[in-house]
Amino acid sequence: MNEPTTALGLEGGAVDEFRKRLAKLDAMREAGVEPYPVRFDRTATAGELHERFDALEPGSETDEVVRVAGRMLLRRDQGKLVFATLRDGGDSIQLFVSRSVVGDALFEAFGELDLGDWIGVEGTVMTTRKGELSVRVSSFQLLSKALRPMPDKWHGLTDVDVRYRQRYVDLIANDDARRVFTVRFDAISALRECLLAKGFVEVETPVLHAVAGGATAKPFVTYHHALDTDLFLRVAPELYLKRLIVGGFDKVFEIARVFRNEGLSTRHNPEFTMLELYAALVDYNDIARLTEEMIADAAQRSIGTTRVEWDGHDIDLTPPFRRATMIDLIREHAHVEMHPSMPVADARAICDSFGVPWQADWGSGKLMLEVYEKTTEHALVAPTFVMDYPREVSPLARVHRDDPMLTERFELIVAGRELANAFSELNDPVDQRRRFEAQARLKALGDDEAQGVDDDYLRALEFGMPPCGGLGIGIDRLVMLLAGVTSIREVILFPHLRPEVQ
RNA sequence: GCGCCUCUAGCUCAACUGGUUAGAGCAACGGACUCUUAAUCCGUUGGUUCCGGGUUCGAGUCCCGGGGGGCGUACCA
Repeated sequence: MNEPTTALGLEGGAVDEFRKRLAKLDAMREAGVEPYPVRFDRTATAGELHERFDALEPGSETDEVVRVAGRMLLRRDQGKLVFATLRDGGDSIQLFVSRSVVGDALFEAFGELDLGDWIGVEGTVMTTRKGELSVRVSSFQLLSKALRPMPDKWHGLTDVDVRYRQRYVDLIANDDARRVFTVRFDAISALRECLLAKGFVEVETPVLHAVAGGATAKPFVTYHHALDTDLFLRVAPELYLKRLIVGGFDKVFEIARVFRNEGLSTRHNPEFTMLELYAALVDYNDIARLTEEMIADAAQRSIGTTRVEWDGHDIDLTPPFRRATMIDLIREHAHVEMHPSMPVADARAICDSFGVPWQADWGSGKLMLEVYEKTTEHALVAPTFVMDYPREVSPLARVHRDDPMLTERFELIVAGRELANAFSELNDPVDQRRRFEAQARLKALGDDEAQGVDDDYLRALEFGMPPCGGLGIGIDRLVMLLAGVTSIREVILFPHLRPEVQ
């Protein structure tokens, strides 16, 4: 008998089970049957059969010959009759296997199958006396042998460590895991199609950056041997996308995996997905309208409604969302008047009164943001566009047309969490250079999240970038909201975990 | 990073204040059964109690160290 060569993580009884199943493989091959055949002609999926035949009366027989394939997850043995549940995609179909129909040899072979095996069957469509749609099997073949036992057929797999590390098993055992990812895929498709329909083009920009810019975040560093230089994994695609606006693509977007070398939590994974888009000739008010339309559309097309319940809150994603300035919202929730132009001493006093720690080099704009985050952001449950951020904390946003201390920037807050960030883009290369240099000074003072000066980006702006609105949406957080889950690991197929130890 | 919690059979869970040989359901194996739905019924196998030390006559249980995971918190999206 072959020894298991890949018995990773198997112990005790599981090794015996593994060996038993390997022995079945050997026996099949000796009998001239290939346990991993190369293909199977399927004529129907379980879902299609339900669509076509769910109206059949109990006890019906048809002449409809079908070939279905899937993973056998349950078996109910009645002696000379066996019922089995075949799982195919997200659907199931029952198999009706009668000794008198398939003959003794095939019937015995069916008994040799293990739960978890992939099989292909041919048979006719029928319903049982109790009305369960089934395939009356006339023949079957093994399509792939499962060497490892499936999780508990009733309780499934609940150990979150195993669920995340072995997502394939999670997807087999837990319907809800499949549901959550279906929401994710549908939402992303909806966002993409919505943008394509509006004339946006989907682009791909570099993941390896010489200068990590476009967001204040700590990057991952890697090393290019041939070039003998450090490179950074991108923290945002922003600066490349705006180069494309300079180049004359009027409307671009990218669904971008970005990487930030920061802590892990139920809201943070080291790599996550952002949708960023830029459109020439529009401002942040246009972008706000686009944002609420896109999010409502994604909700409608992924979960069929714009009303969601999340973490105990009822949230209505039906546009239009509330729009309010940060200054007004601070007044509303903290009952204080703040403005980036106020004396720093006054702003510090307000921070002190709310127990917000501050640093000596922060101006009133940064202090105002801190007060907002402490007192207001978490209270914004219904979707809210928080408008007009201080210039001091917005190095890439255009100065507000009516107030030189503010920028034309909004964040969309839902359930107290940031879902999107957008602004009328800064396209004045002289101003942009000054703001980069301010960031570079912070970096030199030890702020490892500050951005460096990106000279090539400045050069691009010097060729002239048209007026432009830009948006970033945190896809993982949007999906959490839509799927009703509170951990980001539930919406990332393979979330980052420490390496598995043996 | 820090704090709290957690880890028992392949899976889901038991095991009073430390006390015989660590149990049950599912899965697996053997048997019965031609309309089941987590099929049922009878029987059997399966354990490095995460790892390493320690205390004790005796440790799954208590202590120390290490590892994995969860939650909270900090940084952040």
